[in-house]
Order: sequence, then C-alpha cells, then structure tokens
Amino acid sequence: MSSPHARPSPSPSSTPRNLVSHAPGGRTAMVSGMASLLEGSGGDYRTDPSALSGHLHSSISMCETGMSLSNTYTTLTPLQHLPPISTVADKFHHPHSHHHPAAHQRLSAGNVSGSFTLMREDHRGLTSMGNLYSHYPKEISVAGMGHGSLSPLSSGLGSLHNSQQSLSAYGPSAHLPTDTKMLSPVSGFESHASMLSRSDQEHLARSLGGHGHGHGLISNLNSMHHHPHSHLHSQPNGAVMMADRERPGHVAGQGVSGSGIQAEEINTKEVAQRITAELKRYSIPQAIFAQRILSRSQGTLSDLLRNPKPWSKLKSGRETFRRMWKWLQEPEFQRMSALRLAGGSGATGANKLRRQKRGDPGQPDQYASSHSPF
DNA sequence: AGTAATACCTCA
DNA sequence: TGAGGTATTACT
Repeated sequence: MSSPHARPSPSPSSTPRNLVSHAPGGRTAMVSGMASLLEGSGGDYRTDPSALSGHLHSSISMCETGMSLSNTYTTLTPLQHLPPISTVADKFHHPHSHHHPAAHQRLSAGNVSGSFTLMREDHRGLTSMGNLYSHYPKEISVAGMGHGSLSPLSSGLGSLHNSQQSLSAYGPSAHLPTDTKMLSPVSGFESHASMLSRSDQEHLARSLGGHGHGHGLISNLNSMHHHPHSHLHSQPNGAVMMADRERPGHVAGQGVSGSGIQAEEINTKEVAQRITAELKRYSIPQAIFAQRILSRSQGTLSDLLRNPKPWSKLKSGRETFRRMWKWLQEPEFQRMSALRLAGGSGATGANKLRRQKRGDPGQPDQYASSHSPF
C-alpha cells in the first residue's frame, strides 16, 4: 500500500456539470427545524419524553401512549450500527408474528434500526410524529410541488394512478423516461403516503380504509407480508415480491435473478426517487444518509440516486438499495433514530475515520458530521 | 460497486 | 463570502 491513492491533482478540467438545474429550496431553515427535533426534542424523546408532552399540543397526548416505547429507546440496545451489508441481504423479510397475527405490530426486521422492536398501535406514533415534525415538511412540499399548486393530498391521490407523477415534481426525477412500467400499480399508496406528513398520512389512511380499518392500512404500509399467492405483489413501497416460481425476468430489464424462496425485486428507480424525495423533505444531507443508513459515501449515494441501475443489472449493489428500501419502510421517528444513533453514537466511526486521514486542516470536513444536525 | 476528492451550486 | 450540500469523476 505504498500509494494509497494518487491524489488526482486538482486539475480544473472544467466539469460540465452545470447542465443540471437544481430545485431551489430553503434547506437550511428546514435543517434548523430538523436539528431542533433531533438534537433537542429528538434527543429528548428518548431520554426525556415528558418534556415534549409537557408543552406540546394536546393531541400529542396520544403520544403518551407511545411514550412508553420512547422509554424503550433508552433501554434498548443503541443500535449496533450497521451490520455487514451482506448480512441483511435476504433475511429481513420474515414477519415472524408471534402472538398477534393480524395486529398492529410492526417488526423492525432487524437491520438499520433493528434494535427497536416497536410495538405500537399503528398510527399513534405516526400521528404524534406528525405533530412534532409539522415545522418543516409542509414548507418544502410547497417548494417542491409549488409548480402545480397541488396540495400534498391531491398529488398523493393523483399518484395512485400515476405514481411517478408526484415524484417527478422533484428535480432529479423530472427527466424520467417514459418507461415507468416497472411496477407500482399500487405503489401510489405509500408513494404519496410517504410524502405526506404523518398526520396527513393518517387522514389518507382513514379515508381509504375507513375508520375501522385505518390501522390495517397503515400496518400494510409499514410492514411487509407475503401472500401465499403465486403472483407477484407490488409492494406499496416499490418492491415486488415474487413467488419462487413466477419469475419474469423479461420485464424492461428489471428481471430478477432471484434465489431461494423469495426475491424482492426493488424498483430501483422508484426507491431512488422516493429516497431523494424524503431526503429533500427532511433536509437530510446525502452524506449523512449515505453514511448512517447505507454505510456508503455521499458520492455513491448521489450516483445511485441519479442513476439507479435496474435491479437486474445490480449485483452486490442490491444491498444498498435494499437498505434504502428498508429505510423507507420505517416510521418517521425510527428513521430519524437510525440517522441519529448511527452517527451520534459514533457507531460508524470507521466511516468517518477514513475521511480524517487526509489530516488537512483546511478542509471543511463535511462528512465528519461534527456540525451536522444529525 | 464504491470511495475519495473536488468542482460547482445555493443559501444565509 | 463562507458554509453546507450535491454532482462528477478518477481511481481502486
């Protein structure tokens, strides 16, 4: 290892990267909101939940119910950072429901935040988070979709029929080719749901599922469950579950080279866009998400997000997409916890260390997350 | 497939 | 103008 890596001399070869138009959006402001949540409340909701319910709106009182689980955070293992990426490859899908078969429990099928096995009453947590988060997301939704002046709900419902449409409102996805035939007959569900604030999501759920079955829907949105059928089910999150015998492999280059009993074909494009949207929404820097959730570098994430290769073309890269996809399944607060814990506890120290090897004081080590709200 | 590093962009 | 963040690309 004589030559670690020849530093590409800062050759100012004018990189033609100005052809992309970024969608503007006051992020820093949102970051502040997020920062408050994660650092202030975010950190507190694990250690001092009562502080929240103390001065928040009464509706947060529901959170009291879920607060018990907040305690769980403190007691539970603080997230054993990221397992070897190959570890979570194909084993995160069994909903080993022990006691309550059809109930309202979601299992965080061990991975990023697998430490938290949350059992809660479906939308409770979501609702409470909705209140907490109400600061920032709305703003961005306006910025992001302001072109159409669509209310989140409207666009969301619209996406039921055209899942890509709402997403295409975001810069990077605006240039979507016409081949959105991959999947997502129903992906519109979570598609828009994830874009809505939690409270909206609840409303939507209620609207769609009625009051009696509302939680059922949410449960479906957040947890995976394979049907005994032998047809491929489009998961509401951009993945298609395939029976071991019904393996297309001919669809628009998204064929699956599954193995074993189950092959989740993830619509990489869909996931990429979803992630992009979520990151934008919550002002989560790519670098943070990449490192904390994906255990990858910012550049990698950026590339994956912008140029997602079809699932069939992926090899080991599938793991990365699986993580993204998995993260999308998590409820808000769990996602945030993952983001925070993974880096805040210095769990992924190894990742950060490699950045520091430069030892050059002049560089704003943005990856060190020293200043990051996360 | 990913990392590292930097050019470039947007915002406060 | 500085800082934070993203896109791009050479290299492994």
